Amino acid sequence: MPATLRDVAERAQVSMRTVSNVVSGYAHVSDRMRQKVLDAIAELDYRPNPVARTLRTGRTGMLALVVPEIDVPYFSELARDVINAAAEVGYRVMIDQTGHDHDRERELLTGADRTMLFDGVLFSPLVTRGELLAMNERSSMPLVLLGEHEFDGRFDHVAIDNVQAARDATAHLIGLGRRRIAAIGAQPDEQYSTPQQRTAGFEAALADAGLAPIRIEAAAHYRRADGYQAARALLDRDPRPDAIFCYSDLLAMGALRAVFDAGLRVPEDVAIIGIDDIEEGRYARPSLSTVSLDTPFIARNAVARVVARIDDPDAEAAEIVAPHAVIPRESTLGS
Amino acid sequence: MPATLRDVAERAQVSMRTVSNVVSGYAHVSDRMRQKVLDAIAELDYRPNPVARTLRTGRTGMLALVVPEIDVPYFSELARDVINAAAEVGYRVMIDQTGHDHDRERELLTGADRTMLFDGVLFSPLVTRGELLAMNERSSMPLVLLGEHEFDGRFDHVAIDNVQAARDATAHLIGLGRRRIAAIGAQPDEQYSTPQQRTAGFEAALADAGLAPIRIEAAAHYRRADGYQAARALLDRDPRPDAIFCYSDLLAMGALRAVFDAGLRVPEDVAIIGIDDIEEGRYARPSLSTVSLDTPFIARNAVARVVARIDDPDAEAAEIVAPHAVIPRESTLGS
DNA sequence: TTGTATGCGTTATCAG
DNA sequence: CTGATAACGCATACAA
Repeated sequence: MPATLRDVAERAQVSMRTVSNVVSGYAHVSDRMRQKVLDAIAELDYRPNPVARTLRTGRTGMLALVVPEIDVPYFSELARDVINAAAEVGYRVMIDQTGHDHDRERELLTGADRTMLFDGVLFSPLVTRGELLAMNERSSMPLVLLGEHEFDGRFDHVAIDNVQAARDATAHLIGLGRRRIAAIGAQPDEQYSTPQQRTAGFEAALADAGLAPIRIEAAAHYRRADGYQAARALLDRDPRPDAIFCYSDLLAMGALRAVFDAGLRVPEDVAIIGIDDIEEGRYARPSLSTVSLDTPFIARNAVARVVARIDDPDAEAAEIVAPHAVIPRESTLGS
Repeated sequence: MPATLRDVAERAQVSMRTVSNVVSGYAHVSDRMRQKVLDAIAELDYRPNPVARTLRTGRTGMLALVVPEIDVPYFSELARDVINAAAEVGYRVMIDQTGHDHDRERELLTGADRTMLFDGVLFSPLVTRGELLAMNERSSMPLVLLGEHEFDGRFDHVAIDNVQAARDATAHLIGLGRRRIAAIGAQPDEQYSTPQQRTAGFEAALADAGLAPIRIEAAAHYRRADGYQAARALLDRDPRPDAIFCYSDLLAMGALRAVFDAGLRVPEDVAIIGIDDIEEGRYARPSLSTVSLDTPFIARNAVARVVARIDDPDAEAAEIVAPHAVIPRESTLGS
């Protein structure tokens, strides 16, 4: 049976109030009292019960990170940074997988499940802004959006400039002399906004150069298998693309493999660029050209925003734009 | 302000007890009462406060998964399966990263930090059994070990037969006619037992064939960069190895890249096999031969064990051996 | 500076 | 089958 505040108080011959003060490091306590309490705490191996503390204060010290799939490298690398950033400001992180399930997302967001369990939520959403707005009516949980939704002033929001990132990636391909350029990653479901923004950037860059897309291939999810399949389809077309912009590095990893399985070479026959800069791409052969997002920046700022909103629920919503940079590697430059 | 049990009781004109019964689905409640309560719950959008419930019952419905690094694919793929397995039996999962920090592990295990926050812990440890024993003295938290520690009857434990897995991987290389076989993944720190077991299996397989290891290279961690570095060192040796057994797939991914950077071919010059069967290896070029661990099996059984121990703290400790299988791919067979 | 007493929202005990 | 009420362990308003 673990020791309680009351046990410590009895042992130290002081009131619970004093023990509480010592434990919280809060008010002014005389040195003599403090020492008595500290001794009693050590002797009893007392540790405050965080659940009781939460019931009293309404704070759990926990943040939720909601992502579609934790085993997608971009999300696990993000999770690592979020966990670290949160630890630095005294929060712990619970990870929720929605598994591309809109209902699960809704459930998490409306708090059907999570009332009072988290102080705030970092959310990398699949659902649209419209749906988010509707959900948010029911819940006042501090919420920061990660990813690329359009900013509408109602939500805190940290993301790269997604249109520009796609534009830069595409411009890189064009600058290399490629002219038959395709993309992979459009979502069959029109309501997702990340793919839409990337498509917009892709088309804008092409238009700047007086080109049109050869083809924009859909991808149900952003996993290797989706990239593989989409690339196969692309390579069967006539004319065959000489460059592919993938909306995620993982799609690109699948596309790389598909090009080789088709007996073609990267980048000689087909140049490939992704987006995310996952570590996997740096070791791939050829190494993957990509657009790097500053994940530690995103994590740090997202945590800072949600904490700010926890402390002041009426804080103005902020849009934070994370830096991005094209990282050319072998899959476009050759070796 | 969210509605409470008391609000519902007032609204429905019944006692809190009855409301609680309805909410918990527990005792016998008359249909008329139940309906009144249900209506009131709906009208007030009432949801039970899990923190208060926890304070009262002592159960949080949360499990902790403690891993060195969540962005290592093996762990993130395991995490995905654990989250899913836990969800099926009504538990949620919080992920803790120890970052190879022994002190952090100790802190988590002795519960310095986590008292009453989790009902149980799934732990993929770096520390030795001796240290674990010492820690466990102080805490009675239900604990299941994931990975490859020797079984000593004191802890629940689910893992593959690690010696055999290493043996099988090595035997595969030998069966292909390789004779100058090296390994990557020994830990400078002797106390880790996973590497030791893998080394034992490696050496046993070689001995069976009348061979001796060319060299067993150390790896500080099991990441791509460590594999890269170790493989570089190996390739500089004379005689150069014609096969490398890596103690993890991620090490193997680094080794693959190192071989190519040295101007050699896989598998013609050097065959490579890893262990874990991460998805990344299936898309690599060449695709990575590996030993597959049944991660869903591990996750399912680990969750089942910890739940069993939560329900009965005195349950006998169990050792569950997960299946493994050598998966030959291009990095040993060629394409 | 320290002590006393109350309540956070729930479940469980004890009556009825 | 249902109602009143006492904990769970802590933090704080209020008093001293």
